[in-house]
Amino acid sequence: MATKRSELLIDDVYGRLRDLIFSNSLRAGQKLVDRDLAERLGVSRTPVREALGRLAMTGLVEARTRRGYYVSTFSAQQVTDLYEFRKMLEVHAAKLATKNALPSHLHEFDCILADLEKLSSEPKDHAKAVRLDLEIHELIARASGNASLHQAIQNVLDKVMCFIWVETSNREALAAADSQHQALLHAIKEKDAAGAAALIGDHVESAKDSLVKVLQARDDLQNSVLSPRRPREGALVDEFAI
Amino acid sequence: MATKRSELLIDDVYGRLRDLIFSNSLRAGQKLVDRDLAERLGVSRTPVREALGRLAMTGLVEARTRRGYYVSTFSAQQVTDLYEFRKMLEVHAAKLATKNALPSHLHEFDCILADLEKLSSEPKDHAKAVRLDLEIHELIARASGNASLHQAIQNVLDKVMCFIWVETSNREALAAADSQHQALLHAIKEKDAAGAAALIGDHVESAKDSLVKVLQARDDLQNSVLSPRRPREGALVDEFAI
DNA sequence: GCATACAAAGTGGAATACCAAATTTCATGC
DNA sequence: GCATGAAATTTGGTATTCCACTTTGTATGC
Repeated sequence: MATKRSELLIDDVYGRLRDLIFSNSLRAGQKLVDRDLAERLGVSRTPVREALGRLAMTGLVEARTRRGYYVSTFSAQQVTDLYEFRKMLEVHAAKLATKNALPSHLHEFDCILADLEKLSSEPKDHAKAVRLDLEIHELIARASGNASLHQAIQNVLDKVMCFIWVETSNREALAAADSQHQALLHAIKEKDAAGAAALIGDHVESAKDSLVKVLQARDDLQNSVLSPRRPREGALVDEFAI
Repeated sequence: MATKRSELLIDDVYGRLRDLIFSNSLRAGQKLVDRDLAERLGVSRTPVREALGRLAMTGLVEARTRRGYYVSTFSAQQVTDLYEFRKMLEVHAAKLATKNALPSHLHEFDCILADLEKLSSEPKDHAKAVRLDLEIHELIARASGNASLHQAIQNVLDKVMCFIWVETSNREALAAADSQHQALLHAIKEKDAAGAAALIGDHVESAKDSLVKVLQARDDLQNSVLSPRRPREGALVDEFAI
């Protein structure tokens, strides 16, 4: 396999698999057979296995000893836990950011605010909106000045990405998020810790509520309808295109 | 290599390397050469490399692209960040535990309280005291009822273990921690959320303070004395026994 | 006809072999 | 004598091979 000189093959495979999970090309619960993935990605089994092992550490895939790897499925309860945890982290980060944000961070805030303006006038670019959303939360985490907190938020956002297609599926929610983000960034810039905390808390909370509602509906549907005619394991494997 | 039937070699190697780092047998900053480690551990390079990759994800070792793996060194600032983050997590967990602890958790609390009693009467068993300390924090995290929070605390404790030998080096501090732990467990049992939060917050805070003081002293010493006669890279490698 | 056992195939896990890149050392030229 | 370049060695990264476990299917016996 031709390595791309600068990037490590393992990291590349790791990223590609992660993105396939994010995009739902690799479906929740699906078995991941290293030989198949290796062939599809055009690499050998080694980097695939290492990437799977690392993805298992993040919780994105589940490793069953000597029984293979599976794309993780998240129950409504797990998602609730995740978002409550996320709320705790981000509220704390927002408070810290009002105190600790450096001038360079404030400059980044301004850039993002400008991007938000631009985006709201443009015909909606979905992918760009998602990217900007993520950047905002990442920036606040970074501006908190606490490296451990920053890292933890990144990890959480990596899981949240699995559900981003739900969160951003309807236009109104996306527009609401936009204005919430703008208010949030202004609160941090003006050192309004309490305000920023409340805003980001509500932001995450509302995201959780709408998401859990969708997931609960999905779970109910699967329990009542899909379960009886459940397809064979691995039957979905050839559906995903790389 | 003779696999032990039940455990995976990678997990075994991962655990062994982690413990070697905890015990300071693999020193901070030391280069980790997969071939050497493989030979010393009696396994091939494959599980060692995967274990190193995973350890890099946790932050216990640092991966420099195409330049090898090194045992992570933590600056006083990083440790400060880590312990402030830990404080936030554990304070939250303690509050949640007062609300959400199940009867089975409460029973575990009682068992641990009994162990604490027994330990204080026994001639001090250092290793046992450390294990019990860890169990307490792990139990509180678990009793919080939030799986994401639990996982995050486990991750943090894994890093904290790197410094446990400092925290538990003097007897008075250890005895103080014991009584703090007892008070904490009682507060949680009696559903005193505010009290539990204050106790665990102070507990982590004091641990941080004493630790950072030691690390600062270490850093000063290294900058003034050790630096000029810095040993060659890898010179320490053969000092660790497995 | 159902259950259990045995066999075979497929898949997961580890080791070895191979390849590429980076750093260090040695030699030559300025 | 110092600097620069080339070659060799070290070492990191990937692929292939080998082995063991698990699972599934078929056959036989109850």
